[in-house]
Amino acid sequence: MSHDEQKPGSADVRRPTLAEVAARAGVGRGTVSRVINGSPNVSDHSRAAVERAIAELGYVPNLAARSLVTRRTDSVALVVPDAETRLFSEPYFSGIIRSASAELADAGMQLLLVLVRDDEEYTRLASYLSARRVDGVLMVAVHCDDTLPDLLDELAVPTVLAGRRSHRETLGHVRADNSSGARIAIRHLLDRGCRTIATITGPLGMDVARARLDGYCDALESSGVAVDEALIAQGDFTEEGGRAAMRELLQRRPELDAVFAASDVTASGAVLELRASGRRVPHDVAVIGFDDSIVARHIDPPLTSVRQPIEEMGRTMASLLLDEIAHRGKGRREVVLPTQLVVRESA
Amino acid sequence: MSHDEQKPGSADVRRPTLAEVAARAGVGRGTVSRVINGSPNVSDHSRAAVERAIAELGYVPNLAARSLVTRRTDSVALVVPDAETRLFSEPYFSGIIRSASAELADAGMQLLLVLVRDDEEYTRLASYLSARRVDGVLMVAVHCDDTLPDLLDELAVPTVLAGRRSHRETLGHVRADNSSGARIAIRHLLDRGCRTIATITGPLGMDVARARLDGYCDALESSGVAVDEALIAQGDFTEEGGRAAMRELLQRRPELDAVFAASDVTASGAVLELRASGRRVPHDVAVIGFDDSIVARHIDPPLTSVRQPIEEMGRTMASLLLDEIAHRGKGRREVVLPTQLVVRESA
DNA sequence: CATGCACTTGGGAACGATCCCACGGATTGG
DNA sequence: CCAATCCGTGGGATCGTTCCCAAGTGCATG
Repeated sequence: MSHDEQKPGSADVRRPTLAEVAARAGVGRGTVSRVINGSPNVSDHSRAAVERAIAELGYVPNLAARSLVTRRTDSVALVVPDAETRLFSEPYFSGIIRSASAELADAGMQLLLVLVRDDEEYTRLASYLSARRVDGVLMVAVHCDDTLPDLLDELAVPTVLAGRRSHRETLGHVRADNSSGARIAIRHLLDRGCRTIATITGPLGMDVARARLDGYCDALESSGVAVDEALIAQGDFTEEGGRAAMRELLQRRPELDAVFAASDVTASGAVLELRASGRRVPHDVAVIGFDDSIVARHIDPPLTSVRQPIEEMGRTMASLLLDEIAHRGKGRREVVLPTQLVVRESA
Repeated sequence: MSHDEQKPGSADVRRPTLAEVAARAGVGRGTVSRVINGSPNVSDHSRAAVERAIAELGYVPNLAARSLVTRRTDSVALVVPDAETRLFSEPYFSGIIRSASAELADAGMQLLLVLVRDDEEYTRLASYLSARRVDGVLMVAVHCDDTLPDLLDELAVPTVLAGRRSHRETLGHVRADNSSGARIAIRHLLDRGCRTIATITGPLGMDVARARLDGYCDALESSGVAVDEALIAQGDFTEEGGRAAMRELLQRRPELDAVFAASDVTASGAVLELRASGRRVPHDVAVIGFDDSIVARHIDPPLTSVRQPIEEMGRTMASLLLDEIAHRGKGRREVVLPTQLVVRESA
């Protein structure tokens, strides 16, 4: 930009440097550095002097200088495809952010939020991350055909995903036990006496959708109920998709008495369609959603839904990542966390 | 931490430096730097050579080194009180993040997400920000008694708020025209023939709540309707608060035929209470909310609500901040953006 | 009493950019 | 034709840390 005129107006308080702290404390720079970084090899006397000097001067280390020599940045990126910002509207996302952020803050790390809009930006991001501007990466809403994770893997950038791209995921990740959640939901419906249970899936290219469908099939089979293809319709996690799928199901099997939707939004579409067809929920048809999202509590009737332990997922993601950063290659695990049925009025 | 054992496992690809680019291009370091920073004083020949070298080596500047000498960080913090993460669940927040993030990314800035949990962390944040680790700060959900903005002001850290703390806000900020939004809502109700219009406010310590109440009063008065104190109940932006306020209003003025709530969540509480009292919405009582939040679309009946131009607010916040960073003290403006009524079934 | 070891300590040498000064060559004007 | 100006250029100094080596100190040991 321009190269003058930033003098007026700005107070421009120069921050004290480590050398100034050293001078004030009457020790060398090395000693101050050791105190700051918690090295044990400092005499109590020196340490006290340094700590006093730091307090008096209000010294705060310059991260850029530190980063330059340590080659660490003490920051991690949270990468979110912008297309998925509907996620923002979900407790899912805010929960992950909150808990991951807390965990990272406790470790003295900062969180860089990166929204990726299009492919061009994707390229920019890739070069950005490959330049090691962050110590690690958290990714949410990864698609199965997403190549960034593999790129990060090649570049040996510690990475943890929320959810996996497929059942052959190679990267560290944390996910909820989706199939078990679906099983619980179906079993709940069976216990209530439902016998013709349909399901509206998510896009089957996504692992979550697939896993929830698997759970649905499992639960039915292990209860001796044959899986009927006609009771399975594919949705896309949207409300409109839910309505369309529900319409189709009602055409194929008008006698169905329960629907398990792979997401709450889908379920809310299904409820609308059921009502439009003159059916009452849950009296005629019981409905269960997934995610325990904000709409679950607000639609009529309040939706029974499968909840993921979101806070724990965020925390776990952060701590897996910190682990991976601290001991490269040693960690890289997958963690599966249990789900839970939240019973409300729709089933 | 430990000082050995990071050799095995990590590929540790060393990134090329500016000096290497210079060597390869057969020019001096200064020239490379000039090319990267877009200085006009470079011959076409040199520029081409440098650009080729950069491409061949895959050079990406080291931010820490740059930051060390320029004293810029090219990053801004988005500060969010953790208590307000309910905000996350709102299009409001995700919209602000999206648009601000896009605007910042275009300017080559990165976005640091900072969730502030408690006072202890608040202190940490203050010293953090005072150490100039970011070039500027965006704040959402500032409370009227929030002291961080003043601190930032003192430290001469460029700051832009979403919404103001009071009508005497000294810092740069962007806000929706809340009172005008309320006026539009009330006028809509009057046009529909409503005559006894109640309102459920937010906490009147907050400027948004106050402004929306002002708009309510204005609109009535300018239509020749006297403002009746008994038709005003204070809520707290929660659903439960909305229910309680509605209960009170029904007791005081059972004949009311419309309610303007200062938030959609409040409105949804009001709707529940109205229904519990045997009234139908909108037939017996019309309801209008504020924010056009996600619940507005999902409650029954879908809620007429006042929408803020969220994307534009985020963009504007970012560009105000960039302005302020570029020319300290020159900018610091307030921008008020228009609101709009989204008519659905509740009114 | 000399030697060895453990523990502290100070300060030089990076890290990788930008800034800025000084220099050479081309252009212009008197 | 010389001086003044302008433009493009190279590279030294600098930013504020950490790393690491050498040196000093104190204590136990042979």
